[in-house]
Amino acid sequence: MAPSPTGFFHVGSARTALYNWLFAQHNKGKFILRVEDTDVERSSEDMIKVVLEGMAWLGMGQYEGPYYQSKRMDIYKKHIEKLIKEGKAYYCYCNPQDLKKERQAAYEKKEDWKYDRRCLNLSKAERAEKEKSNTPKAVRFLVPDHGVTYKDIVYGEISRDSKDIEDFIIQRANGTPTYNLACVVDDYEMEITHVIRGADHITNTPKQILLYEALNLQKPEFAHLPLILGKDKSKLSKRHGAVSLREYQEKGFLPDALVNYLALLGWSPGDDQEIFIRNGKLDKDMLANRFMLDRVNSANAVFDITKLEWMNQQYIMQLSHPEFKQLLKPFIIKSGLMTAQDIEGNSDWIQKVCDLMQPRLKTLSDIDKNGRFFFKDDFTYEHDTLKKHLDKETLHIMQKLLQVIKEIHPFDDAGEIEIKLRDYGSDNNLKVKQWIHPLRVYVTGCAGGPPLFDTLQLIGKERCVKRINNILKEYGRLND
RNA sequence: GGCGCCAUCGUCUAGUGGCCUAGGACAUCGCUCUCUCAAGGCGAAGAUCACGGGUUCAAAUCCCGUUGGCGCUACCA
Repeated sequence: MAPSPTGFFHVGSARTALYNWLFAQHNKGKFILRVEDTDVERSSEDMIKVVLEGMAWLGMGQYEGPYYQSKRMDIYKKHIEKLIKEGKAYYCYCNPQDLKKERQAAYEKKEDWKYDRRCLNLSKAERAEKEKSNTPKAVRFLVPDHGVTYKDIVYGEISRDSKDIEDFIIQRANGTPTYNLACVVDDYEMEITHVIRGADHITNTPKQILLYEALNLQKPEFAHLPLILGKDKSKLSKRHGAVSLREYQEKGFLPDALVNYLALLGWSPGDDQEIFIRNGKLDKDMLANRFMLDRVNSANAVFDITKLEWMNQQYIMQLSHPEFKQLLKPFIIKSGLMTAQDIEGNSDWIQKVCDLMQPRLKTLSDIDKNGRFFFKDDFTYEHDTLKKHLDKETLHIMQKLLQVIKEIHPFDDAGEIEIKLRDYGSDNNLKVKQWIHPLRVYVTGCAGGPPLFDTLQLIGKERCVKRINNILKEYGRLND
């Protein structure tokens, strides 16, 4: 796992971690977390913290490690020196900026460009001079001239000609090893049996295999995972919207739902099972039991937020009522619906509101959009819906209904409220839809929502009366 | 440009030579339930299996080519 220099935990990385985790569980193997922070400038404690927190949130908090590559520099150095001694790697004194220019120039002319081994072919005198002037030197791997073929668990046979691999850098001028070298050494030292990572690493793999061979180390198996794409089919990135785990957390996605969704993005069990819930929760063991690397698809997959939302709702509905309330609380507070203290003081009321809203939310943060009228008076009325219920007759009916509501006390039993209102309706030969829809709109601003009488009861008589009155006052006269 | 990988409904996928007049899920649209919404149930629509050639009695499935998409092409990982 690499710390993200952009400071967030990408859902793609999360899926890679998840597949590694599932694979380890399935095979009763060890799941090791290794932080690939060889590039000091691009790593920091904060970035690593984000990754660790993300892992914990997704329920993959138990792992061996983390091990930090930045703390294992001497190990890599040993291997690099060995390669140099054996003539399998060489010093390169070239200036990176110059090389970059050359490369760019070639690219603009639509030509292929590869490092031309000029430093390998330096004469003794030239070399001595570079050394004398203290020119910074990196170490390049001398790519042998046989090609590489390996069998990828998901992609099958992949091969690459040696002429298409340049003598890549294995140690920077500042003395730190690069990723390709460090991960090879570590995968061997840590006895990694399976390397499972994104398909964007496919072209690195032949380089690494060459390194294993040059170092005479046992190779692991490789499995590359299809990329997660945005709507426009390019690699999922920030410009597609939310890509960081934290954003999903803040939107109110449940980790279980995200894990379930991610598991299915590129993998399928082979039958029609899509939801891995047992006893109201994601059953990771069941998932892991069914998980097989060779059932991973090789085609890239578009991230579909709509399906994630559906899945999230499935998981929300499975939560026990107290659990749901507990999870929803922070979102109620964050949306300014209620303060933490108010929630404490109105525990029963909150629980009832939660019960009503639970099956109606795709994400936890939807409480603000869908349930604001329970908490606040500043909710917005659906303009077109309200307009439908402002004719003279309806206003008249509502005027009468308002009186009925005023006379209901106590106002603490939804069933009682329902009986009183229905009685009034039938006594006056009103059709149910003549008064029930307008009543809902006047009080909640919405055409749809939780059962009306429960809603009225929870909003309370005083607020119901006030809201109906406001509508009557505002529109009553205009329609006379 | 070079190299690599990929290609089944809008999206995620099942399919590994005959069970495929291609199955499921999300989304969409109906109907049903209901005070409404959500959920649920039922149903519809949606894929000439990218295209063109082979191989075979038989191809979504194997082979070749074309096209398209994506990835890599760093002293990032």
